[in-house]
Amino acid sequence: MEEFISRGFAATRLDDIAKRAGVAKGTIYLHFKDKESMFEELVRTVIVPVVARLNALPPLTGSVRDLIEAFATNFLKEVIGTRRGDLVRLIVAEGPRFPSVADFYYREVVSRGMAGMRALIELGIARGEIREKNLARYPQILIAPAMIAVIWQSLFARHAPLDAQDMLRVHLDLIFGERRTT
Amino acid sequence: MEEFISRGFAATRLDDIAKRAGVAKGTIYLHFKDKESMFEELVRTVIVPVVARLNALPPLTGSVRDLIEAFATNFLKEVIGTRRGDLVRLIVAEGPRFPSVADFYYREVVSRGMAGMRALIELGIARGEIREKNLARYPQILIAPAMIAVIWQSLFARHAPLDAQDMLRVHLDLIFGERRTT
Amino acid sequence: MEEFISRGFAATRLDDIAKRAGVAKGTIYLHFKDKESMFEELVRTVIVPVVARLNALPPLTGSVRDLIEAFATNFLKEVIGTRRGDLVRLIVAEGPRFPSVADFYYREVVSRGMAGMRALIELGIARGEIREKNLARYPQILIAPAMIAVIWQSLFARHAPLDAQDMLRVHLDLIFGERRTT
Amino acid sequence: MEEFISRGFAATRLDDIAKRAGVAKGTIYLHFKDKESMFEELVRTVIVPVVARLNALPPLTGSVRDLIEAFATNFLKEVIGTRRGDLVRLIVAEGPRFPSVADFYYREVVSRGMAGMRALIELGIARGEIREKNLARYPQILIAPAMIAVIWQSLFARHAPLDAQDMLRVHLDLIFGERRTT
DNA sequence: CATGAATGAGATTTCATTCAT
DNA sequence: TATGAATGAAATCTCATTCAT
Repeated sequence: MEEFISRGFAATRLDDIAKRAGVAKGTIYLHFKDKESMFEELVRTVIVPVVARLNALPPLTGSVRDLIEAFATNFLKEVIGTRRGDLVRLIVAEGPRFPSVADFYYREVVSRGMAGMRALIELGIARGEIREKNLARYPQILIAPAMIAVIWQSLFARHAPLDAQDMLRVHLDLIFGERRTT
Repeated sequence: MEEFISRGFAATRLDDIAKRAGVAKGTIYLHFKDKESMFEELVRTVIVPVVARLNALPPLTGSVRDLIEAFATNFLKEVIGTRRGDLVRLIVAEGPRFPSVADFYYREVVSRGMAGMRALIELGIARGEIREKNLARYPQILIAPAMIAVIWQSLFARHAPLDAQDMLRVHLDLIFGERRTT
Repeated sequence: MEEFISRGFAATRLDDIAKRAGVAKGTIYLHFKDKESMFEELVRTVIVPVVARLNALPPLTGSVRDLIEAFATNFLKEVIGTRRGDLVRLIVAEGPRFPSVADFYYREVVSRGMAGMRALIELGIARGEIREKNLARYPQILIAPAMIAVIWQSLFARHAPLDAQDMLRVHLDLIFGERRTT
Repeated sequence: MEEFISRGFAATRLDDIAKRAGVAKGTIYLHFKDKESMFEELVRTVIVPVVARLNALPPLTGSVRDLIEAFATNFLKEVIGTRRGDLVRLIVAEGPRFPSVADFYYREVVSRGMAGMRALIELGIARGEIREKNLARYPQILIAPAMIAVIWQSLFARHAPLDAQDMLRVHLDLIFGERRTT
């Protein structure tokens, strides 16, 4: 997976994969039909724990903002600027040529994540924490800056470092209204 | 460029490029040193008019919101779901392996676009149209949903079509406050 | 090697080498980095047994002239007009473009051969067989006609056949003085 | 010609020839049928003045040894270690693949040079300067060290510089007997 | 006569895939 | 199950040659 992430599908050589896996090239074909299905299966395998993580949502205690902030903090630590973040970029890059990968990712991660976010947003609206009622129709708006942060880190970090944590906080201020304390 | 956009750098064959360009394979090498520099130069060439467009900003008449809305409408028509949108995805995909492309894109498009957005945001804050003062520090937040829309269209549109126009309007409502009339 | 010898480095095609070796073109690259290093390694490989032969010098019995004559006879049979002779021509031809090949040939064959010849010449001088004392400084003079014979055979033999054996005998007469019997 | 000399026939590009000649590539084809005949004609052109030089022999005054020594001195200055020397190497290198070149060189230079040398040797024998009567049968022996010097300079000079002048003097001593005064 | 853009055959090299061991 | 040598199709790139201007 590391190889696919850092080179993309087409530029990755089975030679390198085999070397890194510590097996002979021929051995790969005992486990995978060909390069394409290896790629698809690997992406799936890597995505599964992400899904598991999403399902193990923390209990709804405290304000919606606190919940989302906790989520963002976790995202910052575990995704942005990490291998996992590059996986997102990989899917963006190869998606159009591997529809089954994009489909899988949509079904398992995107749609679930969006449903969860929508539920949170609706709760926030119901509790009066969020004023903009239409937001529930577009959870993408809530997630967008986080995704941009992921992409930014791998493309532009060298030229213009981005304080993702601060940016996400401002974004939440925009949605929930500015905090008194902090 | 069409070939690179639809297949990515590594999977694009010079054969196909030559065929589509209506020249012989050897002819390519009269214009470009090799495949890599052809890719870099092509991306540059395609980006230049975008830059020109950014520089030809419309005059500042009317409210900031109107201006940004006009901008968004234009973006919707000319980028999202078009070849130009796929170019963005191409840069996201190949950027890490072509730092010079990412650099160029950052320098010519991203940094300028961000500077322009920042100026607009500051104007909006000064005029009292925008309440969240910290937004000026992160113009990315303003742009993020538009970028997400671009990516969404090429990856998930089939499964979950996205009304990008409506989403951007909600996003602006979030920033500027909801409009009385719409 | 046959291919390189008969066509020279640049004009030799890997296709032909593969065909003659009875392997596929790709197989070559399992053994050699590229065409250049294949050439260099092959030349080296072919030269090694020559070196071995030089090291296995016959014992010093009889006159120095007899020794050198035996050597010349062997050279006539095994080098002049044979593939081995063409190897010498190949090195002359490609040497300037493959310094490592010329270096190797100098180190392994030329310098050793010269040292051996010098020792023989000094012995000949000490024993009074050779009158020209300065010859020990230039063993090249002793070897020159043999080299010329090698080159002559591959360039001019068709137009003017050369009795190399007779020529070498005359050359030795020049150095050792004419023989009574013959 | 410079290009052919320094790279050999196959490795020389018409691009480079055109550039050095200060003309466009296409122009070459107004003067030569193709690369092969250009090579052949060029070699011929370069050889012609050499032939002219050989024909303009100096008058036979003084001893044969003096004559040959004068010739050797000239050869040292004008051939060994110069572009002209590399031409010899070029012919050695490409001769087998360009029989017409080898033929021409044999007919115009080698056979004439040999005839001239033979005449000199016979004169030397007649005058009692040269003892070895059979030498007249093999003028190659007289020339061999000079040719070796040419080849040596381009292949091994870096590792083992050769005092060609001194070597040729020793060679003449061998043939004419050592000189009283030097 | 000269140009130089264009050609396309052919060269080297890579690499996913196979298969005897 | 694992190997790794071998394959050969295909990719990139070169360069002698042509031809409209």
